[in-house]
Amino acid sequence: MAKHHSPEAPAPASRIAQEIRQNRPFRSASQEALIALLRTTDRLRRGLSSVIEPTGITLQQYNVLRILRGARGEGLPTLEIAHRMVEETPGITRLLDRLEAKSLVRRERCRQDRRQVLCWIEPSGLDLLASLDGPVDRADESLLATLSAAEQRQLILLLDKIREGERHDP
Amino acid sequence: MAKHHSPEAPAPASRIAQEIRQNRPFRSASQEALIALLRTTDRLRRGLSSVIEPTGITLQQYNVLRILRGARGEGLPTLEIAHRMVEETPGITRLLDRLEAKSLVRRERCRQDRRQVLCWIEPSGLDLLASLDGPVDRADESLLATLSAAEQRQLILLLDKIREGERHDP
DNA sequence: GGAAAACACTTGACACGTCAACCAATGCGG
DNA sequence: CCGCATTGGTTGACGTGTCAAGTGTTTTCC
Repeated sequence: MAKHHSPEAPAPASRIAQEIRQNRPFRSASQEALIALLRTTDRLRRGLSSVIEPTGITLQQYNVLRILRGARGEGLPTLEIAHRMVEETPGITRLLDRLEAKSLVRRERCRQDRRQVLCWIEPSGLDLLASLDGPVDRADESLLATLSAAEQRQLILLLDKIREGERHDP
Repeated sequence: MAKHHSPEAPAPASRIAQEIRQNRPFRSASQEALIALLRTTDRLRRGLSSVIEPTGITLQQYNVLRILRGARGEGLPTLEIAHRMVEETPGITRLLDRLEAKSLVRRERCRQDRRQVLCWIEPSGLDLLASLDGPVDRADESLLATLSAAEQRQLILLLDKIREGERHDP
């Protein structure tokens, strides 16, 4: 026996399918999960950016500053920063150029190995980060507020598992 | 009684913390989940792009073509396409410009409402999509292959729940 | 110790994203 | 039926992302 209305809609149509007004079902659960990840993360990224960018830096620049603050006064080579970025960034040099232009970061060629350029965060960079700590924490929590603590842990584990699949074949 | 080695590492340090070589623990589970989402999705996005971009279109352009194919010959107004995109795109006009320049898409001003511009996918666009269907399906599955079907469903539900939190406050 | 490979960036060219301002067509209230 | 708000889209300016090729250093291995 049929469901209540609409003889046209056999499958209940997943939430994400409705959101992007897709008439046909997904070809696979993998595809639906991938699209849900892309869409959800895009939204979250914009949510975070809307907190960070009004201060005059981008999300990526913020990430660099956080990495340098984490180094606690130790200078980090350019590519080491690139390696630690949450999102990959081939444009790391120019990202640092812009941060240096704003005097949020200082760079110096390394004496021991003159190929490397070491980077430090400047006091004004630390100030900027300090002013963002509260707002960013609040944004993090509010963006994921619909998930319980247990669900957040579950999500983290699932994501870890996805990333496990990507080593081995370069 | 202490764990096996390293008197230095009190917390086990989450997987993502190791990946970005972060010495300090995350300030909250929300933050860790958010960073895991950003990092994981960035990797998946690049994985997908590496399948699509060699054909000469970007992931966003591919998304537009998929939307137009889904319309099955019906012309869609520009902003309707923007609305259906997986990732938000203010640059929809120029995206369509580039697709039109490659003759993958055709546009025409609507007669009933001359403000609107209707878009259709061209045969060469359909061919391009057809040639990508297999590779994209395979990429989808391989990128999420480490998750079981049940885990994929679980992930989709968690992501749906996150997006639920974002209506109401425009 | 000297050529060649590996490394750590840097640069140029170009596509793309983003925001605000703009324009034209339509709808709507008086 | 006339002004004014709304809708639908376009444009300019600018920052950023991305790839490939290039530069200067260090290491490696005869």
